[in-house]
Amino acid sequence: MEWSWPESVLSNRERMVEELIQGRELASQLSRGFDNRPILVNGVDGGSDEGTVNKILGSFVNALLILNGKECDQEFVSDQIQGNSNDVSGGGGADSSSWDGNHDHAAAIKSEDYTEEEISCKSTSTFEDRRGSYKRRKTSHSWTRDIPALIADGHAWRKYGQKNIHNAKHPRNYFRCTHKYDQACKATKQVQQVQDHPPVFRTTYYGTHTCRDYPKASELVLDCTSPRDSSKFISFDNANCLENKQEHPFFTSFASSSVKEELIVKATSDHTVTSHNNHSSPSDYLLSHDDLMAFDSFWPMSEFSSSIDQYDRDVFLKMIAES
DNA sequence: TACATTTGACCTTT
DNA sequence: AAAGGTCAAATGTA
Repeated sequence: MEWSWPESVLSNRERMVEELIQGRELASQLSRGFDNRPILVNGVDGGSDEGTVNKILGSFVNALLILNGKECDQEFVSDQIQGNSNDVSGGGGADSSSWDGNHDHAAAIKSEDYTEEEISCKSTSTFEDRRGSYKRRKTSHSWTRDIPALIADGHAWRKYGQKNIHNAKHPRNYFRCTHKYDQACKATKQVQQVQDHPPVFRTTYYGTHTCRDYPKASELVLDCTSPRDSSKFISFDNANCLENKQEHPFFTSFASSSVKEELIVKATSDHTVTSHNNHSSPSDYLLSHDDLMAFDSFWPMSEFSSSIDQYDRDVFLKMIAES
């Protein structure tokens, strides 16, 4: 893949390099033997190895954010939310739409938009069986991603249905937020394999997450000293991942058709988080799927995401150190 | 035992 | 009527 450096990227290149250097330094410290020496992040004890891994990843991903210029480009996210994700710009082949060979699907996606109030109108006040009562999606936001493997978005999803779709080779899987009832979160998504070789999975998100993951010790808030960085949070909540039977954001393996084995990466599929920085909390994060794709492209290893199941944490760390 | 998944039925939209 | 989206009982899993 060829790299070009847009002007906006060049202006941030120095900061990006700093992030990369920090990540590399952390990796080097880890690779020197996990010898119980305190690992320092910006002069502060980095904590556990696991936490350090998160910080390393955070550094690299933060560099990617700078590379993509996301931190000052809210419209970038909005465009994706509007269903225009096939025209993602921003740096260095981070565009997941390169896998999208079905242009006619874009129109279909737009027609599936809906308002949150419309998503379900199941009656709770009548004993009449209202199963399946709902309003089909018509307006509002959806966001589609085509990815070569199942990359999770950091949210806990629960499968509630599967349908064979007309003229589709693979069934469509329906997911709702696990916190639909306890936190009234209305986010849903659909996942469907749209290509076999190589496998491409199309994930369409509907609605926004109103649920909250509670802060975990491993969360990372990067040291952002400049004012423009003040709103940037990245966290890799592996505690939450464990809670979902997954081990680590960047290291978890997954099977091609099993959602419970999705690679969990604490990233935004939720445009309310990325678009509105005024509600900052430790669980906030500003990493989109494009960033993950960018990470995939950036990482000096081909087909990182599609072959990540081969790499456990140690291997990954070793690669960081060697790089 | 609690939670997640499967799957056929039910319902709405087109 | 066909297709797609959701529900919920049955089943599986840890």
